[in-house]
Amino acid sequence: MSRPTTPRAIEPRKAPSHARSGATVAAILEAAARILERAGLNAFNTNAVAALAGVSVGSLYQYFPNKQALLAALVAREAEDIHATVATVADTATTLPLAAGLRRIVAAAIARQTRRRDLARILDFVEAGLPALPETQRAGAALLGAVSSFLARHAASLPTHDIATAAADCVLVARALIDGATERGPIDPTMLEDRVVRTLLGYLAPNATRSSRRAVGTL
Amino acid sequence: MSRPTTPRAIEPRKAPSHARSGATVAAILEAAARILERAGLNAFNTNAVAALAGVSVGSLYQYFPNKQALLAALVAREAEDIHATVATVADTATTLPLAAGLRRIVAAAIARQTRRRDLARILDFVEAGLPALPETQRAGAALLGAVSSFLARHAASLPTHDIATAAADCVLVARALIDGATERGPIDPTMLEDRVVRTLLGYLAPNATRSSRRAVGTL
DNA sequence: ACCTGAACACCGTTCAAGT
DNA sequence: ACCTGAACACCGTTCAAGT
Repeated sequence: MSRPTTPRAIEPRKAPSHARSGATVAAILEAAARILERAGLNAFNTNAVAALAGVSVGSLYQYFPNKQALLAALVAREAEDIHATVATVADTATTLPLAAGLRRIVAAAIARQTRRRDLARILDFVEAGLPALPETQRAGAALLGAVSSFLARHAASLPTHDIATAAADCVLVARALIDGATERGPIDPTMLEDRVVRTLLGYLAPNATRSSRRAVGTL
Repeated sequence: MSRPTTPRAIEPRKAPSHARSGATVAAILEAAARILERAGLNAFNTNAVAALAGVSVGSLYQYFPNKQALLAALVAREAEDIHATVATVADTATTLPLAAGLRRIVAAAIARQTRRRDLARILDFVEAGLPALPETQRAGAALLGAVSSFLARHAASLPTHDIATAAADCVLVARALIDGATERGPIDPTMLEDRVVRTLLGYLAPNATRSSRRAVGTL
């Protein structure tokens, strides 16, 4: 885990073009996920991953140039999955009022984070310390896009016209609250949902008290 | 860096009781901080730290049982510093209106995070993957306490009576926004201040739109 | 083409020996 | 009491040899 100082090659070494190597890559990724959630980042080493996947280390290094690249691939898989989930829900939510739509999206995000809870948490952590793979960046941008178009639907009732910034802030804030809550142990999804939605609505609410607004403006 | 699976002794091995060993510990900690900010977590190894501190590895291990404990001690130092800063500011802010007080506190937090920017960011990251030292926990609790008492001053205009939760959420949200912003490169402190304060005020605002509230309540 | 695993290098940690 | 640094163990990564 690290903020890379010397940027390193992190791209997968090759796309698995044949069925055999495709299966190998899938086996390696799933073994990596299992070790992460079962034993944590400390016990995550390439020898253990290769052993659990039933291949040799050399074989692992044929597809992933180093340990970071393997972790990055897991992060990318997760990011794409999250994007797909949220995009679908955001799509079905466009016709709902702001609060109801937000609630659906937040619920989906919480469900996603709760499913393979330990894995999701570790991957969130890993992601923060790794240069992003193109796939991850694309999935992140697409997620922002999905949230943006949802918010754009309600632009009239929002106090800002900078939908992109609002979407980015919403995602940051929601992630912080959800990660923060799940880190403290098992959670009540509905209560967490309430808290997150309330925070986002607060952020998006057009009418903070006049005195507060004025005070902010003039400080 | 890791979420510990087998909890490890992380306490400093001994309190530096004499002037000489106190100086050694201080030298080690400062060397560790310099390596972190100059070369990142990747290049952070105990041999390099000992060399830069001008002591032998063995000497380092006399005071810190392992690498994690050394990192944890740095995190604790930072947490105590942040608490002291925020507590002081929160204290002078109690007589101000909500928005103005929040702005002062947020400004202090941003200044703190900007000072040794790389170090602060890395330590935030490290903290997320480490069991907290008692000092860190105490500093965290004290920071929450300081924010809580500030908020309590304005309890009348807040929509919740759960000040503790509100304070925790505010800290989480502020950290997420500040860290998120600083990670994207140098920032305009005033603009960031605006964004964070606006978000917190939104969260704390007593009057979200009626329709939003109702929708949330009935979903 | 893809796989194997012994070998090498690097770094965390220890411990016998020094002052 | 505190320090030293060679030595050991573990794990990331490579590469010559196999199929």
